[in-house]
Amino acid sequence: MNYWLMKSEPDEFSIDDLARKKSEPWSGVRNYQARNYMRDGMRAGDGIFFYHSSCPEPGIVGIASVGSAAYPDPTQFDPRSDYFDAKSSRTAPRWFLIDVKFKRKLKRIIGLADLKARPELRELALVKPGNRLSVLPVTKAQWDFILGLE
DNA sequence: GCCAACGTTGGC
DNA sequence: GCCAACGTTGGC
Repeated sequence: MNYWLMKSEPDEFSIDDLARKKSEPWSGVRNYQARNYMRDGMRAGDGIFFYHSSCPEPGIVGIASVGSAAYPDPTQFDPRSDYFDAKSSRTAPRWFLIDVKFKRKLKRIIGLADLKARPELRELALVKPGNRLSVLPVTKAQWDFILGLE
């Protein structure tokens, strides 16, 4: 079992949105490294930290899980979608996604500043300078440590 | 294949 | 709104 962190802007899609919908196809990721994590790294049942970015209180707000194996992101084929990619095709899809399944909200937000302040999380990809990936790997040790902060 | 210009992310 | 740190694009 592997662990991940996925960012979302709460104005676009928040943990409460996920709680209401139960499961959400994570469409719109258009970064190759993030795609590779979803397509090649994720397996159904993997753990996900749900992170709110670009908001007054950035931080980890909930727990989700990977609900499916990776499959082609349908929005890449839709000319009316913001995520349409003319260079992709159904026979050779470029972008993949997984379903994100709601587990629970955290009792409190574990803020970015808090995460940054912990020596145990120095290697967490999220707190490395310049990391803008929306999908990041988390080690089991980091996962367990962060859960302990709740 | 290089690299400058441009666009995006995301914290502050 | 600013700015650092990227990734992408496109001319050559």
